[in-house]
Amino acid sequence: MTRSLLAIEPLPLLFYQQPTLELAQSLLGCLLVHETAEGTASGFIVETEAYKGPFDRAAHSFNNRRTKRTEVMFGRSGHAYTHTMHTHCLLNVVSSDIDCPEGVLIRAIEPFSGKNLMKHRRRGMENEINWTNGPGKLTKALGVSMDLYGHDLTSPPLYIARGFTPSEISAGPRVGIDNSGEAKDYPWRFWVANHPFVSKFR
DNA sequence: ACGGTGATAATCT
DNA sequence: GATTATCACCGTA
Repeated sequence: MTRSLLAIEPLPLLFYQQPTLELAQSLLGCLLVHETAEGTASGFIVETEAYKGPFDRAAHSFNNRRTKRTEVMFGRSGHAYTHTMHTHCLLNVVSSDIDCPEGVLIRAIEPFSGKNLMKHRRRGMENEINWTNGPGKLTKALGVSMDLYGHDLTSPPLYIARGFTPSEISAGPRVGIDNSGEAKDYPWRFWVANHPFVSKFR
């Protein structure tokens, strides 16, 4: 068998135990993998957004609002926080310490393996670009849904593995939050510079 | 650029 | 039970 260069295995818990803003950048280039009965699909993370609950008006967990939905963000880092928005499901990685509700939203990935499966799940979309260049799109392409709420990302069927190292990382204001307050201007959106699969600006 | 779509859960009354 | 809030997508202009 070929050796570790091609080995795809979950990153350890240690990886998730870094400050949210750093984790958001560390996730860029990593491989997001989902194994299902239909097959395995994966893609490189190319765009993320950090959400720092207690201080971040844009976050669901702002001011430590603790509910059934945000509960998982108060737990250990490295778990999945899935959230339904209209007909779409969004995927976040829980970060920071217990009782500190912070997370990183996965906004876009570049398809890597299981492309036929993704194409099938995204049937109707001709352009490969449109399979995964948005937070609700990539979850559909990977088959991620609410039943993964609270899943431990260091183990299958959903996990994050080492990928490539981005040559350059860009940062800027986040998207889709018209909340008042200064939070909307924080440059907490990160993406791989000049990458075609990054979701569009508005 | 614009509008229709529509799932879940918190917070009223 | 009704209202409100939420980290979008997609087809049609």
